[in-house]
Amino acid sequence: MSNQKRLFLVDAYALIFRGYYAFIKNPRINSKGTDTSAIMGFMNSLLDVIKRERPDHLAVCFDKGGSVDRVEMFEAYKANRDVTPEAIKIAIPYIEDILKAMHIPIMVKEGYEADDVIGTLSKQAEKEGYKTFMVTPDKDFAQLVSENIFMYRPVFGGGYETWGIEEVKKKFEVTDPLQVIDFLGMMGDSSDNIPGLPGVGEKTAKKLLAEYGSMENLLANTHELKGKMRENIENAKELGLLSKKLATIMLDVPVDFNSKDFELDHPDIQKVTEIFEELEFRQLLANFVKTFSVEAETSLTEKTTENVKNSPLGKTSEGQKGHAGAGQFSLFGNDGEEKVITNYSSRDTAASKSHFYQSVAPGMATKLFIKNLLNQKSICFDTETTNIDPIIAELVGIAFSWEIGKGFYLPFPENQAEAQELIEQLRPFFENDTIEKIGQNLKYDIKVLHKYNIKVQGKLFDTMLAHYLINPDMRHNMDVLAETYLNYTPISITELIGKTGKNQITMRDVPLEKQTEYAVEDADVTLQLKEHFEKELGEANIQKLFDDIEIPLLRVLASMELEGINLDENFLKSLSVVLDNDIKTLEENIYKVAGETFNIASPKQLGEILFDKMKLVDKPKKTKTGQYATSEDILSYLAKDHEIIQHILDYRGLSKLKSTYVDALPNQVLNITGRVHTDYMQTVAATGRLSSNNPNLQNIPIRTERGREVRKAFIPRNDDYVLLSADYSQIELRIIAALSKEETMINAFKNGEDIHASTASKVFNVPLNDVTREQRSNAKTVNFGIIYGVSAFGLSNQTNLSRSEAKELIDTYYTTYPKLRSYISEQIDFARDHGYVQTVLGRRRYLKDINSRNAVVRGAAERNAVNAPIQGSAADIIKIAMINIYDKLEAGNYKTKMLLQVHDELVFDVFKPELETIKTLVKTEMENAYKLEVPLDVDLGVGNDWLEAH
DNA sequence: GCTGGACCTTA
DNA sequence: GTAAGGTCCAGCA
Repeated sequence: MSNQKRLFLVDAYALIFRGYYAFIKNPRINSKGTDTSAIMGFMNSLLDVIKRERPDHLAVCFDKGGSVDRVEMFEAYKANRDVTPEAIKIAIPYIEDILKAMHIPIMVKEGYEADDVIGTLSKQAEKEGYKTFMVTPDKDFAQLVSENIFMYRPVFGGGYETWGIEEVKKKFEVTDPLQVIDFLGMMGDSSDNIPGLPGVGEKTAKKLLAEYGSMENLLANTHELKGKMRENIENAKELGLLSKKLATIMLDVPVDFNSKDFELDHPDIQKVTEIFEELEFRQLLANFVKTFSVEAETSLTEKTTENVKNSPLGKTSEGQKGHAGAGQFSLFGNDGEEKVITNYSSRDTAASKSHFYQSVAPGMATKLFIKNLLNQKSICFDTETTNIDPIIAELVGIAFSWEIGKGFYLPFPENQAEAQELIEQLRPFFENDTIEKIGQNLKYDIKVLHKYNIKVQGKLFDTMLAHYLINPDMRHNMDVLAETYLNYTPISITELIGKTGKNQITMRDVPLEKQTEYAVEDADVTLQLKEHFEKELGEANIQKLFDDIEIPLLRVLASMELEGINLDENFLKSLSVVLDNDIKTLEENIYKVAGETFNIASPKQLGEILFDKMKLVDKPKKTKTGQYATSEDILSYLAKDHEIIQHILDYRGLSKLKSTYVDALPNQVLNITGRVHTDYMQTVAATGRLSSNNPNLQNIPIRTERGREVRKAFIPRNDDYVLLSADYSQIELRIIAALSKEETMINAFKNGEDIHASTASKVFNVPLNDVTREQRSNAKTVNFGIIYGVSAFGLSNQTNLSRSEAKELIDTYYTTYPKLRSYISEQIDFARDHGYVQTVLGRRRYLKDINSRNAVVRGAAERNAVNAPIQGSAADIIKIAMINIYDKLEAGNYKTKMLLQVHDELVFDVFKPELETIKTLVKTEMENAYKLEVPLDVDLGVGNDWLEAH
C-alpha cells in the first residue's frame, strides 16, 4: 500500500488569497513597484508542498467564470465577495507562466469552480487506485474525504495537517464525511453567501446533525422541534435544500484525469529563473533551485578551465586594452584546475563578465600605482578588514577602481607598524581634496582609516546614501543594488569567509587572489552604481539634499560614533543587584499566588496560568496566532482586581530594564576606548530619521521613575567635562503649524504659550488658566494624533473618551484649526497625484498604496502621507543643525564633542571652560537651522549625567 | 543556530 | 494612529 501513487491537487485561488493576506501587513513590492505578495505567497506554499511531500503527481486547479450552475440555482451565490485585490489579478498570469515553466498542469474548466474540478479529479483518480491529497485550507472540501482522498491543509504558523475520515468525523462531529454537506447547508457560509437555515449556526448545526443525520431527514421531522426554531426551519425548507445543493461539490465536471500529464516533471529552470528574476524573488529562487537541486546540478553544471598566469602590473595594464571574453579571463584563475560553475542565474557574475582585476605588488609597483591614483579626478575605493566593527577592524587591503570593469587591490601587511607605513604612502591620495572619493557606506571606510590617523578629504559620493534618497523603502546593501540596477551578482562575502558563527574566518585568511577578485569587484560595482544613481538624483530633485545634508552628515556621524560616550559601569553593576533582588521577590510572590513555578517571561506559559488555570477572565483576548494576549494594555485592565497582575507587570518592567539596559550596556563598552560606541544607521528609517544600534542609544528609558535611573550611567568624559543636552521643543507641532499656515497655532507658538494647554483652552472653550489637567492631556493626545494621522478609533483608545466623544473632539479641533484640516487633505491629494510626499528639503517618501482599493491599506498610506513630511522635516532640520554645529566645533578647535542624537535632542560632552560659549553656539545653530513661519525653540540642560542634563 | 512573534523601550 | 531596535521564547533544522 505504501507504493500507492500519490496525486496532489492544489486549490490555486485559496492558496493565492492566503498568500496575499499573509503579506498584507508588509506587502512585497519590487523595484518596479509591482506588488508580488500573492505570487510569492502562492509559490512559497507550492514549493513547500513539493519539498515536504515530493509528490509523483500534481496539478493546480483554478476557477474560471464562477459556477454557472450555482448562480442559476441562486442568483446571490458569492455575490457579496469583495472585488479581487489588484495584486491578485496581476498575479494570475505570472503564476500561470511559472506553472507552465515548471511543467505542472493547470486544470480549469469554464463555468466551474476549482472545488468541482478537484472533486471530479480526485474521484477519478481514486478509481485508478491513487491516493489524492487536496491542498487547500477550505473546510468545504471535507465532504470529499474518503479512504483514499485526503485534505492537506496549511495551518497558521507553518506546516500542514492531513485530514482523513477520522479527522473529519471529529472536526465536524459527523459519522460520515458526506454529512459535511448537510452541515454546511444548515449553518450556511457567509463568505460564499450560502444562506443556510435561519438561526442555525455552527453549534446548532452539529446538534441537529447528530440527531437527524441529514438535511432531508431534519426537514421531514420538523414537528419534533420546538418554539422559534421549529417556526424558522419550517418556513425555510426550500432554503435549506437549496443551501445543501450550493454546498455540494460537483463530481461530474467534464475534465479527465490523465495520469501521464499529471506526473511531476523536471521544471525548466532557466525559464523559472527568468520569471523569478523579473519579479526579484531572490530568496525564492535559491529555495527553488535547492528544491530541484538534483535535477539542477546534473543539467546545469558546466566545466570551464582557466589557466591564465599572474602577470606583473606594468605589463598587464597595456595588455588589458582588449578586454578578455566572458568567463575566460581571470588573472588569478585556478591554474589548470577544473572549476565547476554552480550558477543558475541569468545574471552576470565575475565569471561571466569581462573584467580586469589586479593586485598591486609591494615596492616599486605600489609607488607607481599611487602616482597613478593621484592623477585621477574621481576614484572608487573599498576597504577590506578583519571585523565588521570599524573601530576594532584592521586593514587587510584596499581596492580602487576608476574605470568600469577594471581595478586594483592593494594588500596590507598584518604587522600594524608596516601597515601604517603603507597607508602613509596613500595619505596624499585620501587627504587630497580635489579627488572625489566614491564608496558604498563610506562611513565605515572613514572610520577604519581614522584608526590609521587618515582623514578622508574631498568630495564624497556614497552609493548607499544615494539610493536611500532615491528609494528609501528598499534595502540598500550592495548585492541588492547590483542585482537590481546592474543585473549582476557579486561574489558573496559568505562564500569567502563563511556564515556567521564558529566556522567564520576573517578576510585575512582568504587567499590573496580571492581577496582581489572580491574587493575589486565591490569597487567596480560601486563605481557602476554611482554612474547610475548620479542621474537619478538629478531627476528626483534630491541632489541638494544629497550634497548638502546626507553626505556632510556622514562625516559628522562617523565622528560621533568614534567619540563614544562614557559609561559608569559600577553604577550599573550595583543597580543590577538591586533589580535582581526586586525581581526575585516578585517572582516568589507570583509563584505563590499561581501555585506553581513557571517562566513568567514566556507569554505562552503566562497566558495559560492566568486564563486556563486561574481563570481570571471569562473570555480572554487572543493574539493573532491564537495565544492568550498578555500585553501591557490588556493586563493593566486586570491589575486593580488581581494583585498578581501588578506583580507580573512590575516583573516584566524590571526584567526588561535589567536585561536590555542595565546588564547589556556594560558589555557594549569597548576595551580600547573604555566607552560605548553606537552605530547610527543613516539609511533605514523611511522618513529620513536616523536609527541607532549596538547599542541603541535612542531608546534609553525616561518615562518611569526606575527606568530613568539608567540615564545616570551616562556620564561626562572626566571631571573637566559636563554633559549638555539640547532638545527641540515641540518641533513636529511647530512644523505642522508652519506648513499648514494655521495662524491660531502659529500665534500660540509665537507667544510662547504651552501649546497643549492653549489647544485645550480653544477646543474646550475655557480660559487658558482654567484648563484642567485632563483637558490638557486630551488636547495633547489630539495634537499628537494629528501628527500620526488621527482616527476617532485611535483617539478613543488612547484616552478615556468614547468613540463618539473622540469624534466630536476631533471635529472641534478641526474647527479651531481649520487650516490644519485642509493641509492634511492637501498632503493626501498630493500623494495621490504624485505617488509620493516630501519634506521641507524635498526628501521623498513614495506611497504605493495611496490609491489602493483596500480601505485599511489606503488608510495606512494616508497616515503616512500626513506623518512622513512632518517627521521627515524634523529629521532634516536637526541634520542641518548637526552639520553646522560640527563644522563650528571643528573650526573653533573646541574640546567639546557632539556625542548623541535622539531625534529631537543632541547630547554633548562639554569642556567646562567652554560651557557658556557652547550653550550659545548650540542653541543658536539649532534654532536657526531652518527658517519656518514658527520660531524653533531649544531647551538646554547641563549635568553630571544624562538624567541631570535632561 | 536561525527565524518570527510577542512584548517593551524611545521620539 | 507615525518612526525605530532589542530581548526573550518557541518552533524548526
